[in-house]
Amino acid sequence: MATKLDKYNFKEIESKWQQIWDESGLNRAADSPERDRKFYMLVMFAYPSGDIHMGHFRNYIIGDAIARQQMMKGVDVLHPFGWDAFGLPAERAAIARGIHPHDWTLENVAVSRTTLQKVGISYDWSREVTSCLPDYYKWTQWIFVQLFKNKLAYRKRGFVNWCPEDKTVLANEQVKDGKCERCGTAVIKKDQEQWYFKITAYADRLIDDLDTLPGWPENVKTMQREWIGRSYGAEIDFVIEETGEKLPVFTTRPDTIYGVTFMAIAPEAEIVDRLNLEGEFKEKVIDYQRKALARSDIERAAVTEEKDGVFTGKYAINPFNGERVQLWVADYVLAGYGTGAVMAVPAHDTRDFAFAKKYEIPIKVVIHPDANTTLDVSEMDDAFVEYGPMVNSEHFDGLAGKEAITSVTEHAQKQGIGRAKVNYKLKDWSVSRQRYWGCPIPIIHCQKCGLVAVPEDELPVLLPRVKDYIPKGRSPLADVPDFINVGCPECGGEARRDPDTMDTFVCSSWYYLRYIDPHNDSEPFSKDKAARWMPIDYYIGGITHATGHLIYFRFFHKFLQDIGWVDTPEPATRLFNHGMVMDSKGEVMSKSKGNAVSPITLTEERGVDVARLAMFFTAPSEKEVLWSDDSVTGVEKFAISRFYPLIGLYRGSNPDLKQYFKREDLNEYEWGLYIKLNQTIKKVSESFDRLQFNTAVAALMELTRDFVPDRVSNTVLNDSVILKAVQLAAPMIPHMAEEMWQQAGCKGSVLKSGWPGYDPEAVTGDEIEIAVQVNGKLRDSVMVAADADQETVEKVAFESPKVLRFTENKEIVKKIYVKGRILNIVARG
RNA sequence: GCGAAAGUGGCGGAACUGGCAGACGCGCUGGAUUUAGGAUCCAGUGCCGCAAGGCAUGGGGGUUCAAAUCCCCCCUUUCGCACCA
Repeated sequence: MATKLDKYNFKEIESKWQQIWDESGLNRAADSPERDRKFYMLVMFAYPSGDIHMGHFRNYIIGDAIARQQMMKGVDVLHPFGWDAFGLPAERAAIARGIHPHDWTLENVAVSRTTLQKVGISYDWSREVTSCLPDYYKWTQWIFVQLFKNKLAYRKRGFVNWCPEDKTVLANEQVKDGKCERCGTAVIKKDQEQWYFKITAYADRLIDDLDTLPGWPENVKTMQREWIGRSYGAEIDFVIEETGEKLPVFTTRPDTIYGVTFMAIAPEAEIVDRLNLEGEFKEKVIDYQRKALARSDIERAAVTEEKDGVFTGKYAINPFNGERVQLWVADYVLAGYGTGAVMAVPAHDTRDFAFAKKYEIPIKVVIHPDANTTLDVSEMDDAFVEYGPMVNSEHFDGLAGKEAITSVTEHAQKQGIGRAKVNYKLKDWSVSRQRYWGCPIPIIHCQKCGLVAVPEDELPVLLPRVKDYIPKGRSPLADVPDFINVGCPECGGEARRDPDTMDTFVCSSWYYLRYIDPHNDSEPFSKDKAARWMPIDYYIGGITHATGHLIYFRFFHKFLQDIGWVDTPEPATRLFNHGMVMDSKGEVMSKSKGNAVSPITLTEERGVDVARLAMFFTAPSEKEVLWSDDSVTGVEKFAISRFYPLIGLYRGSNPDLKQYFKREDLNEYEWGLYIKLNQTIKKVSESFDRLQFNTAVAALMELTRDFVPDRVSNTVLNDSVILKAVQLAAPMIPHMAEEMWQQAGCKGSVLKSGWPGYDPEAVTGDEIEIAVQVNGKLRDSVMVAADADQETVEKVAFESPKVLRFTENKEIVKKIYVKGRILNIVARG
């Protein structure tokens, strides 16, 4: 019963199916799935900006296609969505428009949600999570308290990254090239007391467990390893000559200890204040410190040959040989790494070499390239930084490389003047923000009791609605007496709430667990449900989060594992970074550039499924897309004029889709078509596995092209081809597929109809084409039976005149046959 | 500077694990249809060549019967880290 075909009315069809899905609860995830029959598909938490752009659209439809295919495979799918709703953008937009951040954010959430619903992504909206609402941030605060109780949230005074424009502290991960990641303003150093999370306590596990994540892209793992930056070495205790204070330094090259000719200390290092500096030296050092602090990070980070510093007039003693070395303050030494001081070995470190040359500090060679080559200081124009045998190093002479390092370190340990030490570039995560629009820190400062966590049964600490939320450089909440003044939970005395709010990366570090149990009001989530749904099977988002969010959320997960809330060491087994969407000239799309193509406009003009198909087809998911209208032309034609009309050719046989055909039941064309169908199923399935939807679309185009119903007399075959094609396309173009499925009279949703398997007996034809090469060059191709052996293939090949032309009068040296593919004849003479 | 990834027609891109390079689509050319344009359909389309054939996967070398794919050197692009002692 071929349906009479109207023009494909996408508007009607899309809203019809979206409504049906909504009513039937198609996308609603099971509460407690079986652990081996579940699939947790997650896209990264989204900031509710009100309009979604092409990049989001691409991200979400990739996740959607995966989720829907899994649903077709019959597993329980969790595919949630939510809003990373606290943070600076809302606050700035609100200030600019004079709307309260709370109202502005919730309006945007509503608009964004409606938009996403219109593009038909299969989110389970009953699990929607919004991080700025108390029922969510109550548990963000709860986690803060757990970290605090476990001594992993602590306060520390020190120099922090400060953005003068946003008037707040930034985490290391939010500083790019010395500038604020958000507004581009040069970041300065500010001395402040702050909350930190002790992520460094997890540094080893965060590095080592990367090896347990084969499903993560190598580049992300590399970036994380480098960001954490573990290096092995030794800490050696130098001694300040005058005060006798120990000055430990970290070095990865203890084998150069006898080559130390000076020490350099970072200008910010505390120890500078305890050196008892005098007279002219004191003035110069203070002046230098002031200058160094005033310099922006960009200037200081610039790697120049010009190292500068000032001599303190003081000396330190090398504990290995008792030598007295000059103590300098120099800003090439980083305060935040190691102990903020370095032992300088000019002969064997490029930076120390440049510094020593400039200030005419002695250079002492203690490593030779090898036993037969010696270094002459007067002829060196750069440091020798490789490993080699130690010289001028007393009883260590002759030792080299690893052995030398171990031996020096062990000696230091025995003498009590040093120890083996591991250092990390990773610093503790600074989480206090002096802004209004964020999750309040659930801590009370009491004069008597110190820092006291807000009791768990009093959470959440509600963010008060205030009129004045404009940042002034200190937290706006500090000026809200009703909020700030509170009784101490321990002694009942007068106390003050912490006025800061949390970095939004805290909110986004655990949201994936809330999705599992979003309405739980007695716990952050149910352990049992988490055990069933975790880990995330596929996590999709931009590469930009490689060293930020993706480290933070691994850290949180490991912490939650340690306190018994989850039972997997890692939150996500498979990570995928989709490519960016650019305009046709390769420039990033943005509103300010005016080159942004809105996915909304596109879907309104051409339909959601056509827009999706165009995005899938134009490039594989990991590559960037240069978007142009031409991307739509071909697929639109295919979808509307080729694929959808297939349903008009359906003959109503209601075939059993699990049934395979036999050779003898089909005519020659039909058997060929059947093979094509099975090849397509195989190809599309493989394309999905690799997230190469472009080739999946191509395969469907080929099948459609090769399908000539006039030549098909077997009605069941005809109908099977159509229905299976609909199934294969369904994850990519769900509305159209549902409509076709229904028009064919099939019961239920195509998205629950099963994912087609291919008939292994029918992926290769009876006859196959074998390429024939002579000396590696293609000369002809011949048709042989699919099961032909080498002898047969050779026989046929040597009948080809095209082949004979190149083999005649020549000696056949060798024949290589690759089954089913190629025959290469090696001829000589 | 260091590290990683990638370079294939006019364009987006195919090519499993070393086995017919250019699937699929855009664009272009010719034809049909149309008052014209658009749309649609058919054919062609890597380069050179009338053909036979030759040459082609950033460039150069190598391994192999066979290389886009593996190895070495160089170039370019993108991304990440940029004084981490």
